[in-house]
Amino acid sequence: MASSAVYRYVASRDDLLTRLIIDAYDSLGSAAEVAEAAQSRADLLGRWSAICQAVRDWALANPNEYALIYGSPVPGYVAPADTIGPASRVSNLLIGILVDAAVRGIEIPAPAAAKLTSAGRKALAPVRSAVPAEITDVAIQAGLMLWSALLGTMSLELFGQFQNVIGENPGDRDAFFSECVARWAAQIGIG
Amino acid sequence: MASSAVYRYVASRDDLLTRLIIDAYDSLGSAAEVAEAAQSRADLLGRWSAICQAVRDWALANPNEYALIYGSPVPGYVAPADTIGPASRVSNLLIGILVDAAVRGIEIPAPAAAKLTSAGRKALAPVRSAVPAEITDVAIQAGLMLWSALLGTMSLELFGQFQNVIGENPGDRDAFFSECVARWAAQIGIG
DNA sequence: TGTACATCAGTGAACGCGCGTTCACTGATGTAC
DNA sequence: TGTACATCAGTGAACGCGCGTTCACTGATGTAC
Repeated sequence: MASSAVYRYVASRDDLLTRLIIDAYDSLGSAAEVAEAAQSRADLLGRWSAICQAVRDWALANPNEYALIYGSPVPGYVAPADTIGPASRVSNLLIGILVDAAVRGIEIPAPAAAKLTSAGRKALAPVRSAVPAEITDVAIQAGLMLWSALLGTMSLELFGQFQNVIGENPGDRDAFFSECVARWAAQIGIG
Repeated sequence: MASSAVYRYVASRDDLLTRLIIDAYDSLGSAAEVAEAAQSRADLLGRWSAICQAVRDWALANPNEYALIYGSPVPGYVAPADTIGPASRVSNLLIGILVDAAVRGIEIPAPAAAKLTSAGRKALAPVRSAVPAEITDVAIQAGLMLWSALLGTMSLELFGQFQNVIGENPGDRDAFFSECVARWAAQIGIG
C-alpha cells in the first residue's frame, strides 16, 4: 500500500495522529479492563495488580503506542476532545477500586492520609467533579499519585532510564515492578 | 548564524544531541544542587523539598530540555556513556538524603517498609553496587519509587495529562505538587 | 608600530532524503436491467 | 445470466519543505618579525 493511499481514510496527518492516539488509548484501556474484570470484585489488591500488570505488559508490547500517548507531545499537534474518553478508561478502573474501598470503609493509611492544605484541595476541583462523592479528597490525591507513579515507572523503564539501575536479567524488571505494585497498593490501604 | 555553522563545533547530529543532553542534565543537576545546598544539612525534609521544587521549576522553565532527557527517546539515537555522570547528579542528592536518614537511624515507615522478595532484592543489584552500604535494600526500593513518582508527575504535567484533572488557576499545579512532595517525604520517613 | 601571512568563525549554495499532500489514473468489485 | 456502467480502493508521479550534511568561500582576528 502506497503511503498516499492513507489519505482515502484520513483527512490529514493530524487526523491520522488522532486516530492512532485513540486506538492506542482504547487498546490499552481494553487490555486493562479485561485483566481487571477477570479478578473477583472483592479482591481489590488483585484488581489493582491486574491493572498495573496489564498496563506494563501492554506498554512493553507496544512501545511506540505508549510513547505516542504518554511520551513527549508531537510538536504542533493538539489533541482534540475525542481523545478524552478513551484516555480515561484505565484511570476509571482505578476510580472504581477507590470507590469500592471507600464503600467498604477502607481509609487511606498514614502517612498518605495527612490532611490536604486548602490550596491542595482546591487544585483537585476538576477531578473532584468527575469522581463519585464517596472518594475523599485525600483518596483522590493518593489516587493521582499512584497514577503518576505507575506511568512514571513505565516511562523510565521504556525510555531507557533504568540502565545501570535495575538489573537486565530476565525477571529483574518484572520483579522490581511487582514490588512497586505491592507498595502502591499499600499506599491506598488495599495491600 | 547559519545552521551549517554548527558543524564547526559538532561532528554530527548525534554528537549535537549528546551535547544538548549533557548540558540539559548538567543544567538540571546544578539547579537542584544549588537549591539543596541552600538548606541546612540537618533538615532532610527541607533538602528533599528543595530538590523537588528545583526539578519542577527547571522543567517548567525548560520544557524542551526536559523532553529531551526524560521524554520519548529520539529514534535512531543511542546515548553514549558520557551522559551517565551528568544524568545522575539529581539522584545523587536523593542518595545523600537517604544516607543521612539511615545514619540518623530513620527507617522507612510502613507500608513501604515491607520486606522485599528475593527476586525484588536481586533486581536492585546495579543500584545496590552504586550506593553506600548504609542504605538498606528497602530504602533503595523506596528511593527508586520516589524518583519515578517525581519524574512521572513532571511528565504528566508537562506532557498535558493534567488537563481536566488538576486545576489550571494560578497556584493549582504548584499546590498539587507541594502535596505530592510532602507525601513522598513521608514515604521515606522524613516528613 | 606596520606589514604579511595564517588561522579561524561563520556564510550560503548545493546535495539527497523523507514527510505531508495532491491528483490523475488503473483495475477490481458492485449494481442495474 | 450477460452486459454496461458506476463506484471504489489503491497506485505512483509530482509538489514544496525542512533536515542533516558538505564544501568552497569571505571577512575578521591573531601572530611573526
